[in-house]
Formats: sequence, C-alpha cells, structure tokens
Amino acid sequence: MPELPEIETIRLGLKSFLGAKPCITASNITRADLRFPFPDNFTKRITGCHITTYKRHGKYLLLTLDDRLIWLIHFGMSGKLILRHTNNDFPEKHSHLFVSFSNAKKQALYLCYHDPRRFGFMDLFDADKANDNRFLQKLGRDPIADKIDADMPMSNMLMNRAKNRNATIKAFLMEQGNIAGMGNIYCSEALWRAHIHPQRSAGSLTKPQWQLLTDAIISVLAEAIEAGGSSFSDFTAPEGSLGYFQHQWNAYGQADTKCKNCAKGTIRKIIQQNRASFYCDECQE
DNA sequence: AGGTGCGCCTGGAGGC
DNA sequence: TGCCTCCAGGCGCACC
Repeated sequence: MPELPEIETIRLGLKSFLGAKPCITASNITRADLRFPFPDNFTKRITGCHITTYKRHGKYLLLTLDDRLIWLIHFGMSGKLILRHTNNDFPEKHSHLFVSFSNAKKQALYLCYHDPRRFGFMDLFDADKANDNRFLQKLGRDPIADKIDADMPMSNMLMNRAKNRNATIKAFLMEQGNIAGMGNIYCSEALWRAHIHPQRSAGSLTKPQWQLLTDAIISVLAEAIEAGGSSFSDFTAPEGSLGYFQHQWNAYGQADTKCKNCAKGTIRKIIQQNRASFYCDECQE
C-alpha cells in the first residue's frame, strides 16, 4: 500500500534518524525470502558499509553504500521500517531483517524491516550498473524527484506515451514505466481532482486534460508528502515505525458519500483490473 | 505487443 | 466465541 508519498516519508524519516554516513555494524536475515530471495551474501556485503545517500525513485527506496553499491528496498503492500535506540522491542512476528548502525556520534541505532504479507523485496547491485537493474530499468519519470524537463514537460511526455493506447487512464497511470510511484489510491485521488473518469481510454485525453491531470498528480503527491512529514515529526513515539500513513482521502474509500468537489454527485466504487477505483458520477468524464 | 487476469501473502472485517 | 469467507493490492507472469 505504500505509494510514492509514503516512501518519500520513509526516506526522510530514515535519513533524519540515522544521519549522515551511518555505518552498518551488523545485519541479520531471519527468513531467506520476501517476495524474492534476498540477494546472495546480502548481510555480508552490506555489513561494514556506510550509507552515503538516501534516494528514492517511484516506490523504490535506494540507499547508496560507500558510493559504490545500491541497496534497493521495495515495501510491497505491508512493508515498513521500525527504528529503535535499543536492540529490543521489535515485533516477534514478520520481522525479516535486522540491521544495526553506528552513527556519526558513535551511537548505536537499530532498524528492522517488518512485512506481514511479504510482497516487499530487496536488491543489492553496483551503483554504476543501476541502469541495468531489472527493477529500475522499467521505471518511468518520477513526478517529484526528477528535475523539470523544459524540453519535455511531464504532461507532454505522458500524452506521447498514451498516444494510440486503448488501456484505461487508470491502468495507464498504474504502469510504473509511464510514471513511477502512482498506486491505486493516488490514481483515484488524482483523477478525481482532474475531473477525469478512470475508465476513459488513455489515448482519448485532450492536451488540456493531460495538463490538468499532471498538475493534479503533482499536487496530490506533494500534499501527501507534506502530511506524511507532519506525522513523521513525532515518529520517535513508541511505535517508531515508518510505513503507511493514514491520509484524508476525497475519493478513495469514499463510496456512497457526496462528492466534495461538485457537491452534487456521489462517489462510486468500481473494479478495474481487479482493483477498486473511486470516482464521482457527476464531475468526472 | 497491447490488454487482461491470476497468484502470491496475511490480517482484519463481517456474517452466521 | 469461533469458524468461514471475503477483501486489501504491487508486482511478475501467463495467456490471448
């Protein structure tokens, strides 16, 4: 369930907790596979390394180790990081990876990757071969992290990719190769904000609609990151978890309520690609 | 090759 | 209370 804003919040929270260049002093895997097996010699390879950058692309958290390795984390549906100042009080169930750190002040800090459904996964590869990574190479532009490209604004890029596509706009936005980081929730929210029906074919959107939709995507993600940031400011509360945060949705999960945009229509729930979509039956076309 | 649907996995909610 | 069924969905993959 964590989508781009949740991963960004995890990234910021982890960076704030560990600080600059923390050293991995120990690591331990308690089950060999998440969605995929851990990379070979994973714990051996990361132990002794320092985290030199904290990056994110779409829903992937990318930690650079000693400027030469990338530790990739995908949180799947239920993955989260639990952070502690002492090496105890981690949940007994579904804690799959434990990592100990020493920060710049030589304080010991502890992290646990917790994932009940185990849809998450990790990878480890050479930083100079990131373009060949089987996960990263499939990703499109990140709507928040990537620099604005004056020659090819995101709305034009999306419109070009959608040309002649019969897939619905919902399915199109969910394809990580078109735009990285959109999940089920923010798709519904962005389409609601842009007044575009989720069953419209992607190729049928007009140029102004692509502009409206692009603006909606960026604003809905940016606002969610802001909301996540405000909830993470007190993440040192006892649970100390960085994962999925509850936001106030306008469309997602609001079936049968009055639309807050037009105040006339009703939010409806339909199933697309076996996933729930929510839209207003009055103001989304 | 584009479009569609399934399986993976577990906890929680709801029905009886 | 307890058992059962359904639902949540990101991703890779099989299939048409």
